[in-house]
Amino acid sequence: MVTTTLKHSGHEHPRPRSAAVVDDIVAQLSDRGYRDTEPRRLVISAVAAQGRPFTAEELCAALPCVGRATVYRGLRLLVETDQVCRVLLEDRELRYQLSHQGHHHHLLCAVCGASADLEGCDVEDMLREAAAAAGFRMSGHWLEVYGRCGECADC
Amino acid sequence: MVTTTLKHSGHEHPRPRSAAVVDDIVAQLSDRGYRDTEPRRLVISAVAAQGRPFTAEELCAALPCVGRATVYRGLRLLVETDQVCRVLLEDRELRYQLSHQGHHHHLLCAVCGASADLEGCDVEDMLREAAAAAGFRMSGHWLEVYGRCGECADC
DNA sequence: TGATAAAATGATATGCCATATCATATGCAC
DNA sequence: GTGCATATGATATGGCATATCATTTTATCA
Repeated sequence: MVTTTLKHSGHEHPRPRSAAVVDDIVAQLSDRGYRDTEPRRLVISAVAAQGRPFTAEELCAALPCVGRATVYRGLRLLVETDQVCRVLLEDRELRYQLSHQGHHHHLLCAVCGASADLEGCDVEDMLREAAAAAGFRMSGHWLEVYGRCGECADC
Repeated sequence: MVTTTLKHSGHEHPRPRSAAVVDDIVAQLSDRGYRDTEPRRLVISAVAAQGRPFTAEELCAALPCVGRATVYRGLRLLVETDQVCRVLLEDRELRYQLSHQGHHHHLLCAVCGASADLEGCDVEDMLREAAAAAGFRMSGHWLEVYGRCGECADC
């Protein structure tokens, strides 16, 4: 089934019950043997509070009481456990955002920085076939789509 | 028309008449007002001599007589004039290779580093539509496909 | 051909981003 | 509570790419 639901992560009011989001992520990390620590909760909480894709540096700035190394480690841990996904801007700047589960791609607004998940677009099979035609067995891919979101269409 | 021609840039014998390739690129740069200099020719020549996607550092190592800044500037100039394109590996390492004109995507072998152009695969329209469905007007995208080439299928 | 202005070069400095180091602190199982 | 593995954080390190700027080179025009 193909859904067309929009999941903007910009232009929105603060996510409700972010404390619950934090608890949920901490619980998942705990299941994997990672400890529940104060700095780590602060990192997760700050990640959940971001309205749109953010950089590691922005997160450090938002968490002056947490060491840089801890912020970077926390971010890496969240990516490795699929809680957070990485997005690449056109200038190759690396940003992060809370993941909406499963493999997907991102639509990134070049003006306001908002992102939306690209839905109803299954490039996987197409790429796999084209790769096979060239004698390759595809194992993965990286795809980012850039443009302007509805709110930035005319600015 | 969709062509299925394969353009491997790895696993091959040295490109013939590379001097002609260099002359051609120098001529194109000249048309745009860029001067014909010795260091720049050396950079172009080294680029043309690479059998597969290479890093800027590799190019610097291959050109000990050319200053690092000049190598980086030359590379940037070639990218800006579409003579060379950039490819991104899975670990985000940036590499370069001679461009085969026009917009296209790359198939990258995770084992030997060879690349092939992805042909007969038109994701453009598909992405544009999916973006429109999310209220975005697409302006560009970044796509890299990873896998194993025929020669590395069983190693 | 020779003078001239603009462009290019290259040694080096700088800056950014991310990780490595390692002594100290903390969480958690018992 | 105790002990130990994990986590933290101040700082050092390292890679990559660009900035700086005095010097050299190119291309043009007299």
